[in-house]
Amino acid sequence: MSTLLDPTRVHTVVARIPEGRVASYGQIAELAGYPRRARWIGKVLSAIPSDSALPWHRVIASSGQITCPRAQDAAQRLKAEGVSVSKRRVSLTRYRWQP
DNA sequence: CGCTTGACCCTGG
DNA sequence: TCCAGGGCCAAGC
Repeated sequence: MSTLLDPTRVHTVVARIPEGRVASYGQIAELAGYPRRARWIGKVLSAIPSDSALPWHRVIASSGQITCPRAQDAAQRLKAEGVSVSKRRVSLTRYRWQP
């Protein structure tokens, strides 16, 4: 059986984002094979347990803004990886993941 | 089946 | 750089 939208595809792509880099929801959607499903990516990530090994904090908006509910937590984790965060914002020119 | 709700994105001013 | 408007689409009710 095959599901049209498979969350595990999203998990796989997110797991590939290197430490110290970030990717946008739209970028993840595209790489997972689901173009124009950026909003859905957010929903998928919100469903993973907080103690998951997935680097959900490396997924941000295309504007560079950290938009997840736990922005504070995400910022903390990113900083720990060497990413500079200012006003819930990350410099995409510096840290955007380029597969 | 229709309406609403989002961890979104792009364009234009 | 910031904001508004329009578009997008799965899920839930």
